[in-house]
Amino acid sequence: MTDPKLDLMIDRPAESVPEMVVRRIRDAIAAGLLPPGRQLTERELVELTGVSRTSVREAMRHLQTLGLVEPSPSRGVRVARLGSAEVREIYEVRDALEPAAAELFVLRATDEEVAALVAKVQPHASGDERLQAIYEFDGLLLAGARNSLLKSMLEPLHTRIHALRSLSVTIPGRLESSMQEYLELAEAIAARSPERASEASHRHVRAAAKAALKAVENLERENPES
Amino acid sequence: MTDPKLDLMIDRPAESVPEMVVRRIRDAIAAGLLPPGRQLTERELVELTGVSRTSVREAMRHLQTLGLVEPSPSRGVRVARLGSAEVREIYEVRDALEPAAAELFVLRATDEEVAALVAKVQPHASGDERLQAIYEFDGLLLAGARNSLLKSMLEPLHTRIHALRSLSVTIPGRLESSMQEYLELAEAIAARSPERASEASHRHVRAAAKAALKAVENLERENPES
DNA sequence: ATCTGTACTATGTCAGACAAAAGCAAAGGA
DNA sequence: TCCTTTGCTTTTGTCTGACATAGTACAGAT
Repeated sequence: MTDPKLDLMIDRPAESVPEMVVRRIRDAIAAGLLPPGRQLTERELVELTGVSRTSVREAMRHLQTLGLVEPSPSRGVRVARLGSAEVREIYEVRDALEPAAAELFVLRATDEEVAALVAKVQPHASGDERLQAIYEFDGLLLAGARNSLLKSMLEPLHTRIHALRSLSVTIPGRLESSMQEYLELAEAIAARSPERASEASHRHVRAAAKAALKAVENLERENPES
Repeated sequence: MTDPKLDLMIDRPAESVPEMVVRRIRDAIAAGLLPPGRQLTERELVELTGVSRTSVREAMRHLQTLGLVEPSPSRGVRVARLGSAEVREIYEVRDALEPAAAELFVLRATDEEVAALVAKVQPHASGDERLQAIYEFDGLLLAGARNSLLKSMLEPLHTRIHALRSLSVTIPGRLESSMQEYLELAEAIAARSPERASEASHRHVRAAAKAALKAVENLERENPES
């Protein structure tokens, strides 16, 4: 028995250096600071991050497997561009995984987790708050599904389409119907119906795919791929 | 115009050194030469492969993201053990992705690809031939689904459960029912019915999951986790 | 038999070096 | 003037060596 008042625990750096680099670059990409197509040479990254080339290279490899950067022939890597082909593939996979996650959530989440999830779809003031609530909704869903593999596959997908998500909601009426879809999903989950939850999730992803595809096609029309 | 008789093309190594290491280690694990739980120190790998520690480390990181090896605290990495929890997670994901792949195959594959797929489920002589045919079936399915992301997510899963697959078919009657399931899937695909194909694939994965889970639980009973 | 200290081993990270490949720019010829 | 060719520079891929840190194992002491 240890003294409950005694807390001498040392919190050691939970992340390795390359992991920190991955996180920082990922966030920078998500925030739009590193736009799609941006070239990243190892030299530049070493200077930007202050870590050695070894660590930079390891981080780049990881970001590559996440699909956030892509090799640029003999120019290092560049921030991945999302073309309509990639968006199609991503949404096809998401359309397979996310309904499954919703179903597993219904089967396994505690009542508290269900309540927390439902709370996220209550009406919010600003658009930013709603987007934030949606991200938290997704996080709760993935946690309650009790499948770390599923989580590790879906999260990178969400990251990749992050930019597109904020873009899709600019399509008139998309944000409203999206919130409606989330509401229906939450209702199905609250009712503890795996089938209805799966169906609702499926409908939502399909609608989101349509909006995202339209958004990216608009982008491609304005800005033909180089 | 170059002289058509003149062929001086140099076929350069298509794979980088770390990629070769990944492939070799992966195959060794799949073949059972590196059994689950086997410790792998960097030093040993450097000696076994003849490449530098840098490349070995990069390969290990990649194998880690594939789930084939897992970090072993301050002992480097070890070949991943498949516990019932991991098997459950893997099959839940597979159950989400593979029916989707079957559906996409129906929608997109050429008639030739369908014919090639159907040919794989014709009766075969030995059990080994049947297993081989099944792997080729999966490869064709993934190719015809026209989704490289889906492919890159399902293939590592197949690799991870490879050992279990060969183990599951030792369960009496499993091989026969498995072949029956593949036959039904092939029929649904030949009929170009996305729904039936998805359903058939779903049934197959569920049955395989059950068999795999039973197999791994037998293993765990005989050989309690250390 | 248990505890303690020390040496060893393994990883994480860094710095530097070199070859190979690709792009770029300048020089030279039509 | 324009095209080709040549050489330089940049960048990646890989290797080597080095050091700090952390965990392990063994031997010696109590």
